[in-house]
Amino acid sequence: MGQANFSTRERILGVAETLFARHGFAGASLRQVTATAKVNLAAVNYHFGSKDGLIEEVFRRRLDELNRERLAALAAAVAREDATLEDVLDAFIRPALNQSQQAAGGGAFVRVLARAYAEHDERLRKFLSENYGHVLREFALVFARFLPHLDKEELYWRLDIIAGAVTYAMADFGIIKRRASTSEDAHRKQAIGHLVAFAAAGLKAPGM
Amino acid sequence: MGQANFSTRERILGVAETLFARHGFAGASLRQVTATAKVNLAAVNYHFGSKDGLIEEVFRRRLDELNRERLAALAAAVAREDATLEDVLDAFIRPALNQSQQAAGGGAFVRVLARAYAEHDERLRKFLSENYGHVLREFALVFARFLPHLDKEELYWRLDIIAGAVTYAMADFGIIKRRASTSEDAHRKQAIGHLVAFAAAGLKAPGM
DNA sequence: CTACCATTCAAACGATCGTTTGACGAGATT
DNA sequence: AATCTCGTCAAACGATCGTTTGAATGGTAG
Repeated sequence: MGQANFSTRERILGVAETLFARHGFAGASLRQVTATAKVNLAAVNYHFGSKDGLIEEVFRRRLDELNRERLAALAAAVAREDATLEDVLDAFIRPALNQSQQAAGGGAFVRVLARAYAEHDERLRKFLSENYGHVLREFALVFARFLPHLDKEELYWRLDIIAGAVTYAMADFGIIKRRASTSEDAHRKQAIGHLVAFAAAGLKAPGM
Repeated sequence: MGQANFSTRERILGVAETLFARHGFAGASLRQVTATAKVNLAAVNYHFGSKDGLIEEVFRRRLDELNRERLAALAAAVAREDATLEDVLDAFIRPALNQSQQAAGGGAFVRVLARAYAEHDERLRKFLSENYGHVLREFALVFARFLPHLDKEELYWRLDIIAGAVTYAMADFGIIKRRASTSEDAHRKQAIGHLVAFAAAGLKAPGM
């Protein structure tokens, strides 16, 4: 997995992210993780206390990064006086899809995220809502300015729909397969474009 | 889990669906399943051959049902001469959300579905595309009649986005929590309405 | 040089995993 | 009545799990 030059701690985190995504939290054993990372088995408990501690750290690292990028992109969009609804949507969508395809982590985290949702583990769910809710709320405030025809409830419904579509796209669940003639980068940009256009049309629809 | 009157086989399937959804395929042990179902541990291997056999059967049962309901609703919509785009979307979305909240299974299957996606297990993925792809293709044919302004690729991108939002909604991942004053039934109908309206607006948007 | 601290290591712990086995009994078949 | 089949059962199998232990290692400070 090509992490030979990093510290023990970082090698474990990188490999764990990949293997948790591929086999699940319960399905990926610490022996698999440590063997792949070429570190001693006991290193996980030494550096992270327990397997749960490792899971939480894998998680926090990527989510914090995504939150930072989204909020920065939002701030940049708002700062421009001619910002459009599409620009704000782009600030929400682009960092997510970028992170899902970047080399380090290789889209593993988003599958870990999807799995964490699926696990329905209350601890992880609470962690997510605490560390992600405020981002969604900031975006909602900005969206509300562009969409005065929607009341708060209607707006949140629609943002929820968008978050669903983006999460799904991040995890690469979709049926649309990239053609050999299209680079990963071009494919991602296509996905971003379609998502932004689709979401903008959905948001602009009249209230019910 | 109140399955006392069913056969051993059915009790195992019902309990397994719930526990797989709650703890994952690897996280839920056969000992948990058989103890909850009040059957002998060896019954799983007797009736399903292996744990993988049980997983596949849990899966096939619900997916077949969903496919049947969606295609029936599509046929009913197409049969009516005044059918709208929204009617077709409804045929795609309503069966999914209905199944996700019905008493038997209790929405467990959709989390099992989400997990199967996340597992990224090639066997399960192939199974899914083989047993679900034709449904999506049939819907695409009908959508294409309503949306002559979209070429095939653009249409599939948008259907993929819709499928993502619906899957997300099925799994009840969303941030929107049902209010105590709203019944589950009313909440589901609201979700269907919002999804249909949002998706219709997204589909009707001009091509890129 | 000595003492110290952080880190890594091989080895083992008990617990739990999926699966297999062979016995047992109730009904159906000959 | 004797035989066979199907489903269930308690018990055990070897494998693998997360975690713990105590010794070895190597760089740093006194």
